Amino acid sequence: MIRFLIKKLRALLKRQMRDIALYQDTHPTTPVPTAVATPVLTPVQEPSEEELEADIPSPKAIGVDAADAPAKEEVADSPVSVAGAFVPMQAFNPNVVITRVPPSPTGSLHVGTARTMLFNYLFARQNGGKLYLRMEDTDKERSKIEHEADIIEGLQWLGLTWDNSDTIYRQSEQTERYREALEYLIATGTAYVSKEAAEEGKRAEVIRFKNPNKVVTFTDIIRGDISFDTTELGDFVIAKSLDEPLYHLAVVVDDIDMAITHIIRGEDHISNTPRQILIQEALGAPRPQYAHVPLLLGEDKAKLSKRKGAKSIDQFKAEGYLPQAVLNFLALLGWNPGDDRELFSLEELITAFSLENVQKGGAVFSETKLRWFNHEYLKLLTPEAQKELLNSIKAALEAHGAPKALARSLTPLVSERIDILSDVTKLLESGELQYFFEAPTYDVNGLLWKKAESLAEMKTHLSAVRDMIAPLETWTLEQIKAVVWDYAGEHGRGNVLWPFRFALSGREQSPDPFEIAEILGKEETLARIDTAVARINEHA
RNA sequence: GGCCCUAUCGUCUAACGGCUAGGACGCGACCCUUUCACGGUCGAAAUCGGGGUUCGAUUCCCCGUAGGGUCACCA
Repeated sequence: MIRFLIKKLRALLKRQMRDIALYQDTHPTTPVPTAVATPVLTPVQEPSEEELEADIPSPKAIGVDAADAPAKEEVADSPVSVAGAFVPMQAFNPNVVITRVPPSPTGSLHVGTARTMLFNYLFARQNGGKLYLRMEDTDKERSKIEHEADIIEGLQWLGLTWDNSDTIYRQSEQTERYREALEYLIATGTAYVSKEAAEEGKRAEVIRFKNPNKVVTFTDIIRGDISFDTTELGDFVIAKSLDEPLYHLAVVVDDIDMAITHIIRGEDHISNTPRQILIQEALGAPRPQYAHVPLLLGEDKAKLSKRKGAKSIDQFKAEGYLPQAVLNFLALLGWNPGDDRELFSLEELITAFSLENVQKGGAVFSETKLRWFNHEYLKLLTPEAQKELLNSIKAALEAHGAPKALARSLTPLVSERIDILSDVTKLLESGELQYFFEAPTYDVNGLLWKKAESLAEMKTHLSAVRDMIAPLETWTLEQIKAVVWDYAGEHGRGNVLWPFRFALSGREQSPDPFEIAEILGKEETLARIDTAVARINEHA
């Protein structure tokens, strides 16, 4: 019993500690936010006055010439102590959160990249830090300048911002820096030029990293400690030549130069991490904190890829999804607020987000749920946005061949039946609304089907309805309803309204007859009733 | 195959050793209604298996199993 109580108490205490941690985590003013968030990591020392006041160079400064790099004395506090050290362009400060997102411009913005960007964005904003974007275009074959524009456009559409947006940071423009790093590594004996056996498509001479063959353990904020024996990596290639760096080298140098404190990226990079840590250590750089977020999966539960039909952000945009919906959906894929809320604005996400609540396992990307989010956000549209949406629907209707007046009156009806804008086209192409465009051909078996006791009875009601609505001068839904309603009540609404609706649409399912009649106009409505009556006569 | 990561309804997820395992999407039924759509109510639906630890495991540990990632002179 006593033991039980002690356990209970301990649990309570743990919970309190956690709440404190959570509180601090969500309050940017906390002096050491990240250290609190991840107590497992090496504790961060109290920042010195200088560190706190340290002038963080503007993002623009990152790309400046090596010649402008701060003199060695200026970074005396840096862990780099070796003579002739590799000096970072921007001093590392563990107390100022800096994250980054490095897309490679080999295609338009992938949903996975978008979500990684979102997590980085949320984390940086929440901690009052910075987020840098950089184009990883060291692969000259596959990188295309137009893809850069696509990616940037996609991010802007989502409403995500970054802190070095005045210029595009490209790895292809940092060759000087990579060369310096390579020269440093070679000079310190941690890399060497390797003569290779001549092989097709391969260089005879490459630069390899001298693997110290040790076990690398790093702490992942989401997963805890992860260890790798790097021996199996061998002396891996880090550059084709001094001026042709490869991914791992470039990433590490950039992360050092940008003074990145938190690397938040996809789980598929876990196995790249030890390699990068090795290079980092060889360059005498401090280790940033890592957080590997779960992958976005396709229906087959494998990594989402373009090859398997994964859509890019611009496709979702083209289909008429709202950016808020996409953002909200992406945020909840692999993260949860800890309670039952589901609808979040970007602002709300910034306060609610925490890496501790990020899931470990991959998440299947379900467009069905995305549609639901869009449906919800359609309801939350501001009056102006609502108007804009209706205009888009109208335009889509006109594009499908609807005359202006029809498009106008059909718009509200359509707006109630769609989750995304492109559903308008789908709806039209399905033929479901075809009776608005041309008179229906009646299937008399369909006429017999259902409520009406007999064709004769249907004919009677149709004629009666016709007589009631024919004299109408103002042709509105309300007016039509007003004159027919009592009669319908007397004879059974279904008995009257169903034939009425069928006469207008020729379909078993459609909006109610008043709505259709109003849109069709008086003349067409009467004509269709007449046709329907004639068809019944033929069959009598 | 080696190494690494992961495992709760079909899907996204809650649970921090203790309520009948909660919510959302989707699905079904019912209500609203002349049918459809909208809206509302209700319902079916899950702890991968086996061992431990414990008074008590979804939760902690081990072993299986399954899924995924990664093993380039791509990023």
